[in-house]
Amino acid sequence: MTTQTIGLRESKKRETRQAISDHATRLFIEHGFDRTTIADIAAASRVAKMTVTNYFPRKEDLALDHHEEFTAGPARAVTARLPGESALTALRRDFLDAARRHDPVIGFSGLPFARMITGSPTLVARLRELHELREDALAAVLAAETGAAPDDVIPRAAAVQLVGALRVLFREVLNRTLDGESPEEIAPAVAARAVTVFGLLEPALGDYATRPAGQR
Amino acid sequence: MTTQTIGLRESKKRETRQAISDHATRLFIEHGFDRTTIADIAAASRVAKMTVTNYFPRKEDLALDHHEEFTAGPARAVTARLPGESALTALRRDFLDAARRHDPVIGFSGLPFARMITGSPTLVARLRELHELREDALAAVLAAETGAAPDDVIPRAAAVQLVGALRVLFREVLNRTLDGESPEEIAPAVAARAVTVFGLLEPALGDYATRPAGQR
DNA sequence: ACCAATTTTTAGGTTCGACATATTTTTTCT
DNA sequence: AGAAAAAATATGTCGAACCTAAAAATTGGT
Repeated sequence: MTTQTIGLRESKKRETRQAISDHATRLFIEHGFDRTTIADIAAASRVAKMTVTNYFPRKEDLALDHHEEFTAGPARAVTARLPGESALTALRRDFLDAARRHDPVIGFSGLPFARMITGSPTLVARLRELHELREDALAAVLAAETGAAPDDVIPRAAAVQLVGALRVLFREVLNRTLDGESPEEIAPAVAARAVTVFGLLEPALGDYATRPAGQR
Repeated sequence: MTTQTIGLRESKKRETRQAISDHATRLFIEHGFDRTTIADIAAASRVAKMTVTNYFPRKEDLALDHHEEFTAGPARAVTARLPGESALTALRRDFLDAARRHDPVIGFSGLPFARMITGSPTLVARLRELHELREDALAAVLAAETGAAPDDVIPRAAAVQLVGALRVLFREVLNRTLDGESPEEIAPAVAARAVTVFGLLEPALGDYATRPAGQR
């Protein structure tokens, strides 16, 4: 059991954090993000306002938690690409897998959650920021993997295009979710679009950052 | 004289607006965006706080005014493309012209202004939003010009890639400005990068949305 | 099992942007 | 000149973000 190894304090912290996050998500979905105040969340969680703020410095963090996975995902997919596989191929494969899984990380979040996000300018802005952080992380990995010069613009341009593709597809999943489509309908449709959109980048980036066949 | 045709009321409004904007820009550059309050700006402009808010609904608008030109620029450049010219070619030409002009619209804003923007998370976020509005406008124009089906993902994907290129180049200009480079140094360097970055998109979008030679 | 040190949580307050409403001042048009 | 329209003002509310000091809980050492 993890509780034994991590200690009572740590385990209580996790419970408190989770409880706050759960109450927040419930209230956001019930009443909307902007109409729910930190004080409401604190009251529902039976803690002080400052405790909420301590765990989640910004209100947006309460709705879009687990952003590490989101922002670092594409960079990790590229780092873990197979021998002989390019960055583009790895990201496409990663995306198509996620589509099959109906993974929230590519936009499968359910209708209420999708409504909550798109209904709040604050959350839309935060989502934009997260996409940019993805770009930064991917650009850094691409620069490292290709041994690009520090002032080379190509890794950044490639990252912008690749994350751009993911962003277009994310938007597609979100819009279809808002239109009431089920994950089972959305997944194959968005997979087809992924092939189209990544196909568009193929001539430019088809063999960019390809891992040598025998490496590692 | 314009004052005669537009009337005293309109002319006073413009003066008031300009005065507020000028005081705001001065204070932002002097003390930083986040450390300057609306009350400071109102006091310096000798108007009520609400007057500032009436002219500039959000504080960011005081620093990033004239955003219409920025957001609609690429869409207009494509609409005005020459016969036989593709969207990509028109945007590249437009950018290279702007580089020669040291146009603020591609990032030439001067060191103090560049510092003001990058030093404020609020302004950086607003800039992200403006880039997205650019994308939306360009995607709409591309869809219209190519007669794409309503659910076609290509116009959006193309817009993301093209505006992505502009965004990379904007960032480049801003970073070099922050490094103390002069516009005369930056312009040729960023022009070369523009050729590189747009060249990357050439194989995919080289003839996308090309205006028929004899049209209009 | 207790004590001291550390960490978490709490209480209370301040600042500021955003927003609402009613009132006063200024401009326009007849 | 006077009525109508519009702009600017005064005032107040709300909520997020931030700060500080104090209280409560947990830890590790004895």
